Amino acid sequence: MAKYPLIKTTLKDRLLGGHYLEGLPLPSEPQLAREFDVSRMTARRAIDELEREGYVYRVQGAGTFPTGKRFRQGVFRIRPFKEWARHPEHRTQVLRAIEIQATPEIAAVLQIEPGSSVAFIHRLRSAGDEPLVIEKRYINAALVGGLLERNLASESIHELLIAMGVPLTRVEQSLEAVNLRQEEAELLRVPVGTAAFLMRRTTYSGAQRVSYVNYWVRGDRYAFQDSFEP
Amino acid sequence: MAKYPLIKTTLKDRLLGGHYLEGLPLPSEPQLAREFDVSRMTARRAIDELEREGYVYRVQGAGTFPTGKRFRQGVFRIRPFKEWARHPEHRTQVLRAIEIQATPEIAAVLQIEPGSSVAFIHRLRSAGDEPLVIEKRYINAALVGGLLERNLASESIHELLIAMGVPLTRVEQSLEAVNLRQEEAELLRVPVGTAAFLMRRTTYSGAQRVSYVNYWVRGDRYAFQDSFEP
DNA sequence: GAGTGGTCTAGACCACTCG
DNA sequence: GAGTGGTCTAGACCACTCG
Repeated sequence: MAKYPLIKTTLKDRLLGGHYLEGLPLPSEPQLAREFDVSRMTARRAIDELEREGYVYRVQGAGTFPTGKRFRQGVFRIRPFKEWARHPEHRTQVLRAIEIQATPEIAAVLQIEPGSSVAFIHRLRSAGDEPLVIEKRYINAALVGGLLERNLASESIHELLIAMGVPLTRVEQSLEAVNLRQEEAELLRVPVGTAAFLMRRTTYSGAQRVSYVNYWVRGDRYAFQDSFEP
Repeated sequence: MAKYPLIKTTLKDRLLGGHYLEGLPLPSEPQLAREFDVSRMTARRAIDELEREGYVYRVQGAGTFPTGKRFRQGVFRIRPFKEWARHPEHRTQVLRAIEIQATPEIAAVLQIEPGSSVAFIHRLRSAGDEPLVIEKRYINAALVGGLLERNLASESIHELLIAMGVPLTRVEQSLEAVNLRQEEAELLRVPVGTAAFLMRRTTYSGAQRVSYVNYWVRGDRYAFQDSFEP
């Protein structure tokens, strides 16, 4: 078992528990190395990940500091599919739903063997006549036998997974701004090159990666909104 | 000068140039270490960053492979200005900082009388040579006399406001995907029409609206990242 | 079994911060 | 000047892949 994950979760717990005060540095790298009885490089590795995840920031010569919650940016709330489906004028169309063999890339994202079975679901969501969101989803088929026989147009896949005994415990997502390529532009009926959001989401059930989804969302019809108290 | 950034950009150039074929591994870490005359750990560090940025993926025992463009995972976190400013290679350039009279639109957003004084700050943020973010900020001048005399390139405006007795108590923000118009595209040195994030933010001090900011963020260089436990 | 990436060590020198 | 993070080295052992 590797050592740095333990150091990382220990430090994360302390940070979330308020053990380290804002404005004051954490123990230095040599100190942490001594505390956890590892080399400094191993302690650094744990801190590297905490920095990447936004829990701390480092200043050369000064120290490593807890990130204040004030500017935890990039946390926009996104409307879950459930609410979307409730809107009567919204509908979801299944373009494709088949079992495929994992390409190396999909295998790497889902951490399965290349060639393993993956359920691929391609959907289009519209409001009234207007297509708004394209969805391409890859699900580890070993976890969800029979998923493709369900009614994928009317049901939330998230809830289907829960019903099939695969509760989601963690979601990682990223949001990019992209120019739509021809395939997507045609589906969304906008000119090629129109700006859109591309949201990528990986879901976990425990340590197991369950699904990987790409959403293309029309930038001219959708905005994310959020408010927070610093 | 550190060695790993050179290795990283060299490999990135090769990857983007199609030097390494999809499905075939890159040279192994020991080979790359020999080629660049560094230790294996230093070569790894360069590859670590390429992996994080989605250019390659690694399979233990098998090798490091180019990621097909389809599943490129973008991995830039939006950084708070404070941390941004500390990064030596990041800089902020003030394009304009003047007092103007509120247009009807700005007046409506800030809930002041049209024609009232507003501090307008236009900045450009870059990393190295690469411009990344355009910022246009409108601040209710009645709340912040003398703001424009401060060093706006090196200081966080958020902290300046706090220092001037205007603590921020609430932020409302929205995020859109837009095609860049000529003015913005020229500043960011990308083609007209390139997809970008447009973030709009209104800040409050109590019930008082303090500022309104538009950020144009290059979509090809930035992504929002988040993870949560449902 | 040869080669690959994953992790770790015990050092080293450097640039930087801070009182 | 003491302490901090940034980078780098030259090893080592391991789990894993693949022919």
